Amino acid sequence: MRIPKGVRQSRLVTSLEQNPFMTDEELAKQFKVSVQTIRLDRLECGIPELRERLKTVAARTMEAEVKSLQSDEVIGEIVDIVLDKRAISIFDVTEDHVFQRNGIARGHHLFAQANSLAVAVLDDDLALTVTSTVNFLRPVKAGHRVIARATVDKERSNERRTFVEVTSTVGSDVVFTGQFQMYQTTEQSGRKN
Amino acid sequence: MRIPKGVRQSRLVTSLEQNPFMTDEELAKQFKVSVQTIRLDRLECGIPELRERLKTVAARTMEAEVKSLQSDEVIGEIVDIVLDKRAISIFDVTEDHVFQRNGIARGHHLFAQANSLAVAVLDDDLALTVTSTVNFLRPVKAGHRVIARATVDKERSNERRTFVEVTSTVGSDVVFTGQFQMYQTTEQSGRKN
DNA sequence: ACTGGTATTAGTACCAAGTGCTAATCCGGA
DNA sequence: TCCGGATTAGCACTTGGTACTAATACCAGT
Repeated sequence: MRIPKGVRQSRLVTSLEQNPFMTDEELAKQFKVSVQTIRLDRLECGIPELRERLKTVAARTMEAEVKSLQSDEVIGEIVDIVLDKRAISIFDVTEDHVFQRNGIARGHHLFAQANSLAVAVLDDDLALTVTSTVNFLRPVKAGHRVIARATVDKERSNERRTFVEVTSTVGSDVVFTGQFQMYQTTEQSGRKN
Repeated sequence: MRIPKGVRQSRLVTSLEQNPFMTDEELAKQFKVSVQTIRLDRLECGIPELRERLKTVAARTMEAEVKSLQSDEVIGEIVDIVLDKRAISIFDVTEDHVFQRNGIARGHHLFAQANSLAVAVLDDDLALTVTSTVNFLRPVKAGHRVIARATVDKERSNERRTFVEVTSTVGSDVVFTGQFQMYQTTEQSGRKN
């Protein structure tokens, strides 16, 4: 019993987390025990066999690929939209969006949600952001659901420039506001809604 | 010979691209042929067996996860940095970053690069963006290499607020400028939370 | 020194999802 | 009718396991 069982098992776990591709035989060599011991260890730790591990890892990929494709075009899920007037999107903040050090969401994610919404609310094939001023009012953390509301400011808009105001809230707290000046290319005169 | 061999094989390929998790037996049922026929088809098309497919898909995940971890904390690669003074990062725009419709980079990616750089240039565990004004001057397209230069504006900065200017260029063209007002917490004991 | 209990190792039968090979059968066209 | 590609069947073998049983090793307590 070179190294105690418990130590070996916890090393086994971390080893497989890092590299799930190892067979029992390879693991046996690494830990200098028999294959059977590795099997028992996996059994006790509830670690599935190689093929099952690969299956779940692969499944995670497929999901992730679908997700990244979806979430790429628009950050946040648009739940309500009246073209050229207003729109609402929801963005659930996860661990992936925050600084590890302090758990606060990185600003560019909130910007991305607001910017995406500003683009989406304009009924235009080619709406681009020209200028934007944004305020991060309160820190947002993982688990928070950010609701962004965009409204088109008709007063200030003209043929080529459209102003969109975005206010994002978590619960009843306003966490972010932004003004977006957008550039549009299609003719807006005939189009009305 | 219900459907010709060629058609079946090309369907097999697309079928497995969509869902690589199918066994030969399941595929045989789907195409209403024998398992052996599926095997021959795979052989002719150079499609590996289920386990190999899962292995490569899983491997892709692991890579992607490493990549997303890296690129998550900072958007763009920081190539030069003098803390509290200036910093430079490089961000290569790919197809993933542009609107399919017009091939122009979504604004929030340029914002993210600039914002990440503004955070990085401050030698602080807890630098947060408070307010920002940004200008998108020229469209950026896939293949472009965006170089962002951040400089800390000492004049306007005080204990609690630091001003960072970011200018991003593609070649000799300035494509983006941004002013970031940052909140810092270092050297003050009364850290609010 | 003997005993008990845990840990480890060994060995067997079996499974899934294949490869590789040979052989038989089907089926359509000249 | 015969030929040839397409299809199907069958068998041995491989990997990386599960499930189970049995043997052995080792350490502690009395």
